[in-house]
Amino acid sequence: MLKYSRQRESIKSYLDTHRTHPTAETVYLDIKQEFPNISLGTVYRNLNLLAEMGEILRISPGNGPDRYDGNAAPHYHFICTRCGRVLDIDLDHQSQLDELAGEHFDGKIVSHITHFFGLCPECKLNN
Amino acid sequence: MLKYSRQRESIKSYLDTHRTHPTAETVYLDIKQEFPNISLGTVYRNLNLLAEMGEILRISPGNGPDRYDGNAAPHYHFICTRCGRVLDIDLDHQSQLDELAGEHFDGKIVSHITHFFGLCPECKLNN
DNA sequence: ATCCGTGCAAAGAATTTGCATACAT
DNA sequence: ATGTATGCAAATTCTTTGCACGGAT
Repeated sequence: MLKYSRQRESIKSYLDTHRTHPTAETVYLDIKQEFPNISLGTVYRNLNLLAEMGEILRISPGNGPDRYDGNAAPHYHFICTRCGRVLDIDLDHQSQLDELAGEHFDGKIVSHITHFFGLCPECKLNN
Repeated sequence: MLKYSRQRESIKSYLDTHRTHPTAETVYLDIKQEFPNISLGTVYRNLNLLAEMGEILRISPGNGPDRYDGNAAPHYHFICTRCGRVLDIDLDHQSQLDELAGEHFDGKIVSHITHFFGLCPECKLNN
């Protein structure tokens, strides 16, 4: 049975109010203000728990540490190839892609993720 | 200047003939038959080189080690959530998604990747 | 002759885990 | 009281890197 913990609560609430797609390390350092004794292991354990429960999203940028997103609804992300920033993309989730992909595929397709790459607004300016 | 190396040649040719999206470790172990002294570091170095040159693709499944693909043309992959297998998806690259994603985005979108998830044909049967 | 690539081993980055204790039920 | 969650540190996994030597140009 899953028991309540203030740490997990705080991590969830941190992700709900910070839509910066932080790393576990960032969550850890920021939450440390409130829980000076919290450990990085606890942060990882709870991020994993929350992701498994479907309450948050894990984003693997393919480079560097994973990012976490308090918005668990399927949506797309942009990853800046210059600064690494992760941003939400305002584009409807293309669920029809799952059917399209399944047309010539013998397995069962359940979902997909899409990462867009390029320059974030800031890096585009300072180019 | 880039110099020829038998090791790099062998790695490239391995990926061209094995469309299994192997990990660096798998490439290493298999190529060891031909080059008993090759080191894992050399395999990583050359995989990175080839990927930077655009001759191969690196696939980050988001779980476990990266996979490599001798087919460098943009295409989509399926990742089995049960066995981890990585398979090609027979679906045209949806380059229009880059424009769609860019419509409400102030940065510059250059490319995207999409990973499909679900059960591979084999795992679907042994379910 | 020059200098890039290799093998080896050690280092590094990110994440997980074992264990004793603290806390929620 | 029972058992899950935590903090801490060590361990694990994957990848990169420094260095001396070998090989390509």
